[in-house]
Amino acid sequence: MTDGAPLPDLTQPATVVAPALVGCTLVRRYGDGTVVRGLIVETEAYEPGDPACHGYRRRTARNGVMFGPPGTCYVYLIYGIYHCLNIVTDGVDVPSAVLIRALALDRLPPDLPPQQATPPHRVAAGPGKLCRTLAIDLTHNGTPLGPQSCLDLAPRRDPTYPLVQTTRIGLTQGTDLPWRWYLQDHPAVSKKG
DNA sequence: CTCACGATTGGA
DNA sequence: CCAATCGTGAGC
Repeated sequence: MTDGAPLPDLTQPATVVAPALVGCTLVRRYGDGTVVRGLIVETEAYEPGDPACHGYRRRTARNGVMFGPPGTCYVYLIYGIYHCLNIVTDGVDVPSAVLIRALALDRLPPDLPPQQATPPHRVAAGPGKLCRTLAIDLTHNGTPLGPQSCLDLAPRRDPTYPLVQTTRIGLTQGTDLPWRWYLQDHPAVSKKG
């Protein structure tokens, strides 16, 4: 008796995978065996031909993972402070990834750093906050998702989700592309849209 | 080699 | 509105 619900096919373009990942669960396994699950409530897609995509110009040391196989994690440092987690999609040599922007956690992680200003249900509401909360950093760049990995995906349970599609947040280029998706009215979404 | 800047966040 | 903070990469 296996779980019938399949994961999204990660070999597709990011604009196809991004909406399909909303409602799936990101699994974070810690070294001590602790497991924290987060419902993916918000994503953005980045593809070739998209001026906001890190792989838009060429392959570099930083964005190399984006050009690798689908199902791996692309993590980068932004503003020298925060990390952002992406799931690489599409084929090898195709720079395509889905930014995980917000999670609804099933529990608070162990050794959670002081976040007194943030309500518990909002500790993973934003790409930088979710990486900080789940202790995801550059050491996870290139990590393959999977049952043996510290990062994994689990399929949707409830197939009926009110998805909203809007433009992406915080960009200076490609601001017109409607490549952001989120669960309507979900309290863990990073910002109103 | 240099230097302006960013897929963010929290505080003024 | 604005600063924090640093790796990256485009340009000289």
